[in-house]
Amino acid sequence: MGCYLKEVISSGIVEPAELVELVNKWFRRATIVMVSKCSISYSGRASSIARESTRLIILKQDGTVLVHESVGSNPLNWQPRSSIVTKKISESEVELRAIRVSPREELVIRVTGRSLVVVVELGDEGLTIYGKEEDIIEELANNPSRIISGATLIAREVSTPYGRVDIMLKDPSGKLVVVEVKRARAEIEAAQQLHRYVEYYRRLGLDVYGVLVAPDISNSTLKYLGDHGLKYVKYSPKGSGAISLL
Amino acid sequence: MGCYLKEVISSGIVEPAELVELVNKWFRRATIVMVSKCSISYSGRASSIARESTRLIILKQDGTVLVHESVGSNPLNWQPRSSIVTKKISESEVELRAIRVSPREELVIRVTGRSLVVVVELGDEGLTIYGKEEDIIEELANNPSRIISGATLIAREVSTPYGRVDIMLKDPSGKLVVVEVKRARAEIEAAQQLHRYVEYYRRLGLDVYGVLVAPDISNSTLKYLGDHGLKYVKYSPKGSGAISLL
DNA sequence: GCCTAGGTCCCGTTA
DNA sequence: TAACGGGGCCTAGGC
Repeated sequence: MGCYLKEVISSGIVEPAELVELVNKWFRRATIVMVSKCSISYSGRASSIARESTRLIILKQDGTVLVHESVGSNPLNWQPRSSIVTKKISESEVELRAIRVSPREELVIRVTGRSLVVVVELGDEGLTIYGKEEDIIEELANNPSRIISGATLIAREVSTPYGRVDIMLKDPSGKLVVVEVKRARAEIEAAQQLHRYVEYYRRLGLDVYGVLVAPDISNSTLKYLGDHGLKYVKYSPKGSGAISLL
Repeated sequence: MGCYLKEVISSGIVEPAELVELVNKWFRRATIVMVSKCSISYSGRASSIARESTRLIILKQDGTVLVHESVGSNPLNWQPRSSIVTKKISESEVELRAIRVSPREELVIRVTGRSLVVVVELGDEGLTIYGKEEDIIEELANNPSRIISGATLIAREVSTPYGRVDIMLKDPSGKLVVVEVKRARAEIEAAQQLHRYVEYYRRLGLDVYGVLVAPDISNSTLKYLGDHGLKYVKYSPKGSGAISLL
């Protein structure tokens, strides 16, 4: 058969002994994708047990472990970049143990019977993404008048003990303005974030006010702003970064 | 070879035409796992482009689409459940287009050349998890004195326009107490959450105070509580739900 | 290490 | 549907 793919190092259905061999040989050197019947225990920030079932297990080159079922975006269990130990328990059972040091967490996957194992060299290209909050802040920092007519930029990304202020402006009257920017509809949390920055500067004795900038806002958030003397400015980012799909 | 696995419906390296056939036949009926050279465009809440590279693509039964590279817990691109997948094929290229209706988002995966495709019936067992915030609220609701000596439970999960209060108590003097519970170290957001519930009830004319319950707290959060007349009660959940791993 | 914010967060729940 | 809280959230960045 001419049917090969150069990135696929190995692929097939294997017995437990060979699974251990493959994992020992390729873990952290390539991505290992397995379909196995397994039961799972996790113990750490929380703890969980999953009964025996057929699952998709992914061991990535950076030590990431993902266990997926047939539904859901999120894995059933996982371990971020961490180390893994394999142990063959018996003729028909293999234990994969992934340990995270801090916080201390253990994920134990007990594989029974045969597994379909694919060892493959995946890429690590990453992607170019547009439309992040950062992009909007960039636009606004270059055009402070979009927020307040005649305002000038004082600073960006200003640290306070309670978090980082997105943009700091001076309005035409010389008053300081704390600006919090959201890329999507602003909800209550954004208003409180802004509120606590404004409060912080007022306690320092500065005469400041706060503006929340977002393309949209929830009703209760708008009310919250009003109740606390904060302002809302509607702003939808220019489509500069938009990508059209063929 | 006696090497089979009954959950694996199909497995092998296929040309573009057969890839389309397999997706047509099995999408939403089984989980389709592919290793393919592909380029990707995404457009929706944000937008992104990924250059051609070898990636792991998962099409789940519920319509979830995941694209993984060799590193990271999170997928490079994805589409949540109930997305619709359409295919288009040319000489040597297959286009998989996953569409989410609301918000409108499109993920376009252009596969070139051969793919390793595994079609498999994965489980949907889910798991039993312990140590969620809910468990701690349960404990505390049954023992309000753990929070305030002599207090009695008034209600749980009380809705306000600004979110849901975890626990409402009455202290021995008859005063209402708003309680916010965290399963892990409390950070600034938790304090503000509590603050806005307390504020809401005060504006209604009620005489209430607020208590944040958590196993630990950050310094600035503790300061925030003090500055706003809120209290902190340290509480580590009993290990009732703990699971010991063999 | 602590701590905060951002995310195409996802996901469940309730009004 | 909108809107909010929870999550083993993950990840990046500042200190």
